[in-house]
Amino acid sequence: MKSKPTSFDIAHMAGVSQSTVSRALSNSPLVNAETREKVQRIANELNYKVDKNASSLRTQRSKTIALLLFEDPSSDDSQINPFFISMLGSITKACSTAGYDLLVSFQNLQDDWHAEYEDSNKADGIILLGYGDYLDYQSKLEQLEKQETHFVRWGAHDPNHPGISVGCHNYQGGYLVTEHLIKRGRKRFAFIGVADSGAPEFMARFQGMENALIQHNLIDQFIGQFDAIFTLEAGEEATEMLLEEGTLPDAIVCASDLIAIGVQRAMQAKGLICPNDIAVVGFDNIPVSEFTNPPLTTVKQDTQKAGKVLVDKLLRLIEGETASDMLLPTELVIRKSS
Amino acid sequence: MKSKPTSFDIAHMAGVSQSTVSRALSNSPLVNAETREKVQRIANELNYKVDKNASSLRTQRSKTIALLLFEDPSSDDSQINPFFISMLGSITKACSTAGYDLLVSFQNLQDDWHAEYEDSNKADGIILLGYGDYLDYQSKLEQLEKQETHFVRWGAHDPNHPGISVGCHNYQGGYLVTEHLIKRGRKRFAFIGVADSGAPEFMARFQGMENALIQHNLIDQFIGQFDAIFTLEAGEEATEMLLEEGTLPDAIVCASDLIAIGVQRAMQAKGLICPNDIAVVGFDNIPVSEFTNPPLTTVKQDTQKAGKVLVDKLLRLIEGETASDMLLPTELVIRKSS
DNA sequence: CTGAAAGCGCTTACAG
DNA sequence: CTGAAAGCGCTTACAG
Repeated sequence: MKSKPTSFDIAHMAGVSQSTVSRALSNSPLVNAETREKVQRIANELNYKVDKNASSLRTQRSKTIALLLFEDPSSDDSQINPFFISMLGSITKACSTAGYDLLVSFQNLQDDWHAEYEDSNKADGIILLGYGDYLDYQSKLEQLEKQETHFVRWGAHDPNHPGISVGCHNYQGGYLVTEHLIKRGRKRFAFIGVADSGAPEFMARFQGMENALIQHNLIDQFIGQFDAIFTLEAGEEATEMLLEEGTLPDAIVCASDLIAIGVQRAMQAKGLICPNDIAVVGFDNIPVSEFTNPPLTTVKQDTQKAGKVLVDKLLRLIEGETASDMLLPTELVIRKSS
Repeated sequence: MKSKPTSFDIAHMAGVSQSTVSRALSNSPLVNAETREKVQRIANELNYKVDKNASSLRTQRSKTIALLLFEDPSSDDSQINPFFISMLGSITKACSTAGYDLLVSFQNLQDDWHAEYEDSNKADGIILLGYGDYLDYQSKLEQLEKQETHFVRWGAHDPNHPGISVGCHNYQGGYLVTEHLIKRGRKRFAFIGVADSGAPEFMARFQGMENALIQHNLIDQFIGQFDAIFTLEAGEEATEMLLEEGTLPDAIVCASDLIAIGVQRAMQAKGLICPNDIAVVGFDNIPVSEFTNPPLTTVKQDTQKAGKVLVDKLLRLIEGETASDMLLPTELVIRKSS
């Protein structure tokens, strides 16, 4: 059969009206059980599927969510941040459970992506995952809000930021991992990662560490915070600067696993042993962290839960309900680097 | 403005008919340049976007491609095979360049996914990426073909397999990496990875190795092929069996990087040094392979090109043109594990 | 170059 | 419980 059957074809074969076919296939209670079964059987035989475009046009609901992964234009296309990959997996699953399709798009920050998806009725709402400087995309988030686009984003909780955010408890994670290092006798800390309002998640991790040091009277011995964006290379460079500073730390807390791997590499190049000379800890628990040399102690973000929560919140917004920010707990993963 | 503007709203404001608005926005040559500009300006001001559902319904083209990533049900949801992640990146990019949206779905082999996307007009065609036993999904591919669904898949080239496939030259890759090891003086080879018709890609890699050994008169010293599916754990277990076999190999060729990482782990547990005791090589060049201990010599598949070719072939099929299978060349990546 | 009109395939109020 | 009819927002042949 060349052309696809329509609901009229099914109706004809079942000897009922097209309206009844539509009702039967959507399991409407308004249709006789026997009629429904007959219609469904015939639809199955013909391999009939409801036309998504017609259905969406009529109901003004696409039952589709758009996932926008945006990133610094600097980064390589094929190298998606591994942390977001895990998120992608759990978001896909959550969408499918909710009966939604998922449209995926990678965007650069320059791109004119705002709201395109919902404005054209391709999607009922948008999930934003991104890294890069928060300040660069704040204005786009504000525009989304102004256009009343339904969206949620992964990121830091801040009442001043537009939209609903879901994120992990970065402050707690920074605190936990620092406390762990202190218990193991580390005293001279350094932090690698940008810690300003352009990177609110990194900043919260930094503050968690800082507070743990204060509580344990170690803040006087704090060696310093060294800027690094989210990449391995940035971690490597920052470490080179740190190691030229004079006093060596005995623990380096990194804002992410990728940074921490860069730190380990830079140390190796200088002949420093991890953890004997310096303990190194990361954040994210990306799959690679288990295989570095030595395996990385890190803070795990629960991506399974995160994806589910993001989708749930977004669906609430789509339904016209309210939703609020959410912080997910973090979990310490202790390996040999500490 | 609460409700979205339609082409009638634009027409009203521009003082033209709705047909003219539609033409102007699709850059039809049938419209006066001045009129077109005026319409486009107004559309921009109102942030008007053509309704995707209405447009797709009318043209019977969704300008959307569905990417189905299917995998063995055994594997963990959040752990997508890293190789396919790179593919996902380049496919997304290629779709966006062609003006297509990308619908992403992860499926288990049991799922009843066949053709659902094209039958409901959600997508104009399907790209299939998968791992697991080929024989398990052959029947589904056959059904896709029977339903005249447009699809391409990543995988082994085989004239008997349904549909168009794009894959890398697995045989060549296996040959190249083996030749490299032979040049470095290795003589006693083992292969880890299933090598049967359920895993045609692995089998081609195995045959490439086998042929290199034959050509260099080393086949007599071949220790054996040990089954392992595509996971790290499988590589670990297979190595344990291999190491109990008696004669130790001095080189292990693995069917994938994940397997090779498992091999390295199992060797480490037994106190064997890589590459001094045994050289280990992988296949895929996944991002992790650079960070293993020691970094892995492997065969790179050009995922950038692969994604582009998959999308191009699929678009040809959608346009009603013909397309044929394609094998992409592989490239040796030499690191410290050999 | 422009406009009036048909129709893509549904869902759902309305009437019975 | 069922059917006839309207209409979602476009694109495009048709007529001018």
